[in-house]
Amino acid sequence: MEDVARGAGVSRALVSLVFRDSPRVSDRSRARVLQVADQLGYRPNAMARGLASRHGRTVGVLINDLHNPFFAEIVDGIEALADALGFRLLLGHGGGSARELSVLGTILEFRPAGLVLLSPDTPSGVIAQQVGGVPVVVVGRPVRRPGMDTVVNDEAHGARLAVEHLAQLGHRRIAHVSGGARGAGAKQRARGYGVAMRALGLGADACVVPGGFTEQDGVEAAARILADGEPPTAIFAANDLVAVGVMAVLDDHGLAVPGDVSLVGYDNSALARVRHVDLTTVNQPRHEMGQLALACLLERIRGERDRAVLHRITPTLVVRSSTAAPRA
Amino acid sequence: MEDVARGAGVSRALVSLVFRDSPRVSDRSRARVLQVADQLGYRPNAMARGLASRHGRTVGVLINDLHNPFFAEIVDGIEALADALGFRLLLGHGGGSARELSVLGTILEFRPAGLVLLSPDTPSGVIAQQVGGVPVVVVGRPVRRPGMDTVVNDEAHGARLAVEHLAQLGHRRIAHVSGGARGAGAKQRARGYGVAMRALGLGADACVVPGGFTEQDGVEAAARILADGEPPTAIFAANDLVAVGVMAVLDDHGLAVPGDVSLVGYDNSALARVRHVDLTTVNQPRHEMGQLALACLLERIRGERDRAVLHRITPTLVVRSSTAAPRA
DNA sequence: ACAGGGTGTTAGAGCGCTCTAACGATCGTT
DNA sequence: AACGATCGTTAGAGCGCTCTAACACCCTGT
Repeated sequence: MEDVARGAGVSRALVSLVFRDSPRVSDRSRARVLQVADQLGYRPNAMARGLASRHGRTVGVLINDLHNPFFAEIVDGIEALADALGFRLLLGHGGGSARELSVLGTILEFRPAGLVLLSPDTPSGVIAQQVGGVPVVVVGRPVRRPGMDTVVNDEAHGARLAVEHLAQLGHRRIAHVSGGARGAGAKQRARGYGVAMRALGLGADACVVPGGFTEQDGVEAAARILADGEPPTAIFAANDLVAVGVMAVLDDHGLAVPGDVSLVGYDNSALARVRHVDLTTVNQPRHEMGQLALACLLERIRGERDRAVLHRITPTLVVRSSTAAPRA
Repeated sequence: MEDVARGAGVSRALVSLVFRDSPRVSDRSRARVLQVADQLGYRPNAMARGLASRHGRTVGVLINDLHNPFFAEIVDGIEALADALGFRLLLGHGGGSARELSVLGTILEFRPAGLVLLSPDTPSGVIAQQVGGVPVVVVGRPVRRPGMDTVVNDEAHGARLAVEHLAQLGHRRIAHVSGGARGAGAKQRARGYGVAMRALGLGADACVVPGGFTEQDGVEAAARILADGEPPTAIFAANDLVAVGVMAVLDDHGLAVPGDVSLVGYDNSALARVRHVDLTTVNQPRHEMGQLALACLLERIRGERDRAVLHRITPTLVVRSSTAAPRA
């Protein structure tokens, strides 16, 4: 920095002002400083900058599982807004709750202005204790805790979209393969399914098969459904992977999708878009979720808001070729 | 830190030594310092630490595409080694070459000790200029440049494995849907296919259909293959996604896999493992690639090596149910 | 010609840590 | 008992930046 200042014939402080985009610098000085900096290959040191400045322009993002492209799209949304606002992101990868906590610690050592946690495994109490006073937004898991905001998908609404779509096609016996007891949003989806079925007067036909979030869970659930006598005409699966598992078993039993059984997934993952699968599914606007999460975090960082908020994003239904009217 | 020192009745410098895991601290002092630190919720400031110390223990990782789970597994490998060696990772997400360069800049502002670039889009010349003297390892793209090491998959070997497997089953007319002209490794795979076919005396039967790396590319290539009269008895696709596209078209034409046509993919992606797909495919040991990349970077950081190296990882074949002997 | 309000620039004191060099204490050795 | 060697500890000078407060400078209006 000293060198740049000398090269441009100005003081160190002015160089600093230029790199902070201060409006109080004349165009001529700015241009000269930038030119000399470029020529000398000078690049500000984020460490020193972070140390000296009180307001960090860095936000930490903890991704639960890098393997799940679901999170990638949320990160896209966060990035889009961060880029626009001049914030830098520090990405961390959890993967197992023990590691998650240590990665959280690492991010915190960089003193971020705030934290976005994508579906964290760690209990919110532990997180709250770790982060101290740093603002936190949790995405994908409802957390009721002062000082933590939340962005979640309206799972019940998503389930209702699926059920109503199937009912509209004429299905009455619609089964649900649930995401199990622990999966994020699984319970809410199952509950939403139940509510929607009753609201349509199909409460008597409702049937929840316990499952999980893996393909194998779908396979096992489907096997159980087919073993139980007359199969339903439609199945709403807890997510796309489960739906694919169900689809495989139906195929093995000579049941066509959607000819014999209609199938709806959840997540609108890349898998659902595969030509061979082409699954009707509930789409969560992930990009929007990411943007909202960061926007929400910034409100708190700027001290514009103090009470915790819970944003519930409304999902949409993507109709593909795995659903049709039931066989007459 | 001052407070911790006071609380433990020692000097600031000793607290620093404790947090740097120095062996020159008595167990008694260490225990007391750690206890007081924990009690006060003290956490070292990575900024200040990075500023003051010359040898950063931070490594930057630039991920080309967060949506591609392929990279996630490489990151897993990097993380495993980094954790073991006490290095922290700074993850960045490219996504489009313009953004990639700016993200690279952001990471560099944190003055990492080294950089791992996963399949960067940016030309190596530009990268070299940006990073200055920071050691770099490029994964997934062969780069010949002093100061940059490379970890790549042995694409030619992978292609040979696929072809030999099919030939061993009795196939002779084996077509290849290539990954196009621009895709990473596409040309090497196509060349490897050609070499393997000739080596097996099947040079006359070799047939490369131009494609790409998307499902749609597979669909189009398959359509072209089927339009050209007698179809081959086996198809080796540039990657799994392409294979799935091919599979869909074969299915549409009433051709069974592997009954009528055997199919081999490349990457051993999650898609290949889907029950319904169950694709024979070439597996790149991604975890190992990540570990090797970091190990290689550390050699250079430590100054143990100066000349550039190129590590070529040997892939393996994962046989599933998309390949079988041709119909007699 | 001079006050008054910008505008553009600067000196200098930290930010929280690491690291060098040096120190006092304890030990085994002669 | 005196000696150097080793161990545990400490003071104090930076690391490269930001930021406050003050300062020079150039207008404009009277």
